[in-house]
Amino acid sequence: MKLKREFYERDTLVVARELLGKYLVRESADGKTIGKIVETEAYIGPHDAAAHTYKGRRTDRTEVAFGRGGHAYVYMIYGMYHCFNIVTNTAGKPEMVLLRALEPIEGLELMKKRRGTSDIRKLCNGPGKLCLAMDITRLDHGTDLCEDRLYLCDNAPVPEEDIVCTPRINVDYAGEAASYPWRFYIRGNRFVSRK
DNA sequence: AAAATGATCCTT
DNA sequence: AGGATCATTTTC
Repeated sequence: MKLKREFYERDTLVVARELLGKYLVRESADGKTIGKIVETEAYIGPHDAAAHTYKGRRTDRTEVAFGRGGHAYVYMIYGMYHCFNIVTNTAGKPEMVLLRALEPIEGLELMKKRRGTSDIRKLCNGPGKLCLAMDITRLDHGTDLCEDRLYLCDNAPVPEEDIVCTPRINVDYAGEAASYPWRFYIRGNRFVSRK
């Protein structure tokens, strides 16, 4: 069952937790790939020094974050990789959730081909890696996840006691915000990017 | 096991 | 100018 707009247009920390265990589905010309979300990070708008939209900064890039929830926010990092975020909360609240790792579920051969490795653990255990495996590029920036090429499917919620909560990765530049416990992952899952 | 390095280009 | 990364190589 495809997740609808109402799922995304809620409190970002709630969405970041509930995204764990859900399926990310990619339909592309060369085939279908599916991954289960096992690691997320919340980036919460104007008051989060780690967020692109800190202090409400509006540029061509951040504009989609100010729109309605349920859209893709994709940007390039270090000239070579992409990071995939899901815009959350309602229009005017520039908040999002970064997907950091997936557990490969379907289309493994296609993922291996795109990634150039056959080590299943390493296919999607990092934000840049999962974008390569799922063929997510900046062309997907702004895509509505309520449509058919890139979307999420419901799945049983992960029990509260199986959700681990830590500070976010690589945001040491963000001062006090660097210690906010806004990273979530599934306890014991083998596909999490790092413990 | 951890740390250093280089690839490489969009955004400001 | 510099960065929400990755793979490979180098060092303890």
